[in-house]
Amino acid sequence: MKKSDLLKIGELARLTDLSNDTIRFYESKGLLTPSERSDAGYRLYSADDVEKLLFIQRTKTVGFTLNEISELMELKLHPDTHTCGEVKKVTEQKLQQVTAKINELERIRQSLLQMNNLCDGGPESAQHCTILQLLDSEKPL
Amino acid sequence: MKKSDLLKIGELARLTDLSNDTIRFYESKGLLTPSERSDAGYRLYSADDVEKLLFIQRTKTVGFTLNEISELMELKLHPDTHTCGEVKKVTEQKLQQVTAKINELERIRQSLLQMNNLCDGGPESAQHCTILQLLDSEKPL
DNA sequence: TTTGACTCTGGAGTTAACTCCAGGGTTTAT
DNA sequence: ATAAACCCTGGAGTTAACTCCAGAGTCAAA
Repeated sequence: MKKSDLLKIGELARLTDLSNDTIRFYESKGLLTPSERSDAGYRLYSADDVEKLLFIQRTKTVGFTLNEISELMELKLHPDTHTCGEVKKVTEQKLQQVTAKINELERIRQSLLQMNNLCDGGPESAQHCTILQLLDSEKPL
Repeated sequence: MKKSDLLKIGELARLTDLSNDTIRFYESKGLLTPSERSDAGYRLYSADDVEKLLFIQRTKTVGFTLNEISELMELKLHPDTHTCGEVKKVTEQKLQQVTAKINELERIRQSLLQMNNLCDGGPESAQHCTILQLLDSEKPL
């Protein structure tokens, strides 16, 4: 690959809408090592590196942590020594986590909705506020 | 109140299923100051203090942060100088946050579900794994 | 040639809600 | 009287994913 095809960190940052710091941070976590360095030590990123960073970004939007992304990239990097099942195991686990979190938040949402419904939120003193009373009772909802 | 009615921190901890450290941590955040100290400097908690800690616990279960709980306790402590509306504003804001978070997670869940549906997760090589392909494509879902 | 925009490294700071520790004093039970 | 179980303070460590900084080197344009 010609050097002219390689991006410096700032160019990559603009391209991906990340900060230089974030890209370096990803490197420190082992997610993306630039394939070259200039004579002065500048990081130089190839088209392949760009692809990797885009993969990281996309995988983040579906809820994976950087650690999990590492794991997935490892599978992706050596597809022949890994199975489809391994990949699916990761996404299934994440699906479970996400579902659990949604359920918890939904429970909370219901509580908050009921509180809000029971309270008119008017300008009168909070002395007899239904919400505060609920929070003071044995089971808030 | 007789001293015999007061609880030491360990007793309060057992009662509420919190750790001593957590209770002291709450104190450091201004949430719960024991109403007395023994001659030796031991924290001593009154029935009122116990109520406050229970309030904190209950309010946590409906998704409020410690900072928000501080705010609510402030309103609760001076109900005459605050309105129902102020209280409701806090819960409405939290409701919005929770709803937004649920929507985000639901979006993620749908993506994960589709990925999982498209991939059989079998024992064959990850070479052509649909999930990895999706994550590599322009819009993961 | 000098200025401005870039890059480097190493390390500290951020947020939330704890958790753990060391090195000490106190209380209680035997 | 002594050991076990308790309590105190102050401060450091944890997790995740950055963000910011200082101090120094590099590169491009006018």
